[in-house]
Amino acid sequence: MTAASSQGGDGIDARIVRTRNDVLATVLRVLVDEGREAVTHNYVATEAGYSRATVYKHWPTKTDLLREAFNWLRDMPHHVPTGDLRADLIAELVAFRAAIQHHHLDRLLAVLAEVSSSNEQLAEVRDEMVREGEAPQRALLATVASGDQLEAASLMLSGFLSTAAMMHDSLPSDELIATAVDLVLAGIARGD
Amino acid sequence: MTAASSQGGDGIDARIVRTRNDVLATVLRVLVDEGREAVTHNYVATEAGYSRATVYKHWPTKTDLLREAFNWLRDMPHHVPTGDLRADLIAELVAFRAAIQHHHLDRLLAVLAEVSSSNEQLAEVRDEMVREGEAPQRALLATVASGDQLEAASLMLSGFLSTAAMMHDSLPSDELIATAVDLVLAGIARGD
DNA sequence: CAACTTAGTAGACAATTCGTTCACTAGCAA
DNA sequence: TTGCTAGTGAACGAATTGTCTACTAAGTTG
Repeated sequence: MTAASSQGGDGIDARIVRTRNDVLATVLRVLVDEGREAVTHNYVATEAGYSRATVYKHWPTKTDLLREAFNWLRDMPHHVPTGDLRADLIAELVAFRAAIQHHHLDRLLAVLAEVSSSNEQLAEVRDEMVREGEAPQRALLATVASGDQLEAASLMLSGFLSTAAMMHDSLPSDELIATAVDLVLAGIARGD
Repeated sequence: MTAASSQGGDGIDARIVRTRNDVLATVLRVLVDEGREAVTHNYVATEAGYSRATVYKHWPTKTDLLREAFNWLRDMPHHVPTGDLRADLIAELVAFRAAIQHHHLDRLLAVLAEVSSSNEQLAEVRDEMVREGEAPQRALLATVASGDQLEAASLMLSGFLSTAAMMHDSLPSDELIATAVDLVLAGIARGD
């Protein structure tokens, strides 16, 4: 997860930054590799190379640990806009697919989906992540659709990839992604 | 969950049937109401009104407990076929929405998605449930599409509802469902 | 560089949970 | 009624959880 320890000098103790980055990155890694079960203060601490007490001090509850880990993840690079609608939508989905592939975003989303039904704070984090993730695609679709049509198209396109990844363990090919985009665009064009 | 204790008489001890139904139904209820965290032998046993030892005897590991609970869920009523493609697809999605609404199927699927990335046995259960759930819809779409188009259309329609429920906590209206179906059908019709 | 401040450590601790085992009770099948 | 076996409740050591302590080491500031 290439946690870059910042060069300090802001008056903020550099150790805090390092510890936060190390531990939160470890939380995400453990989530992805071993599932939510494995995310305990105990295990995360030893995996990250810190003592239990340190982790408890920073994040008293498991919810704190998960919430901050996901928020920490949100501060990550985003991607490209262009001019051509079809190409842009495809690029969006390809970027999403890349995030799934490289950061196992599908597993993280599955965890968020699961915990957010019984945890208000994590539901908020999920909402923000989902909103951010769908925004660019939605903006693109908004140039040709509105109302229920926009809503349906947006849900279908984002659902397309996440369902493939979370439920089928499959990553759609470039061709399949293009086909999905074409289906939706053709449908919009035809339905007025 | 309306667990009907079968009337025995097969030579099989009726207590086993009762216990299985009571406990597995409780597992699903706890999953839905309090999340996967809460599903421990301990808690499930007391909730179901049995002793810890009994639950441990029937299901030695937590995986056993979850696997059988989900399989037990699969033995449940299914729904209607008709003649008109558009109406049938809509009916399929409405039935799926009903399952989400009444059995909180979205939460159960979220749990399955989460655990199946680090548990082979539960991944199999998920695969079977997903396959069964998508089969009728897929069969309908297969009458007008094939190859990548069928694949994309199927993923988009099933992703549509599950994403709405799992990621947005929203249940699409009849109109929105109809719009989604129309988008896909129009797209297929136009794209050859 | 030196002094001050504070993050992180090791370890101990009671309280809880986990998984297993046991002799015992009670409900089912025949 | 008589076997048989599912379910009970209690006990247990082992492991985990959450908290707190005095101590060490690393950063920041002057």
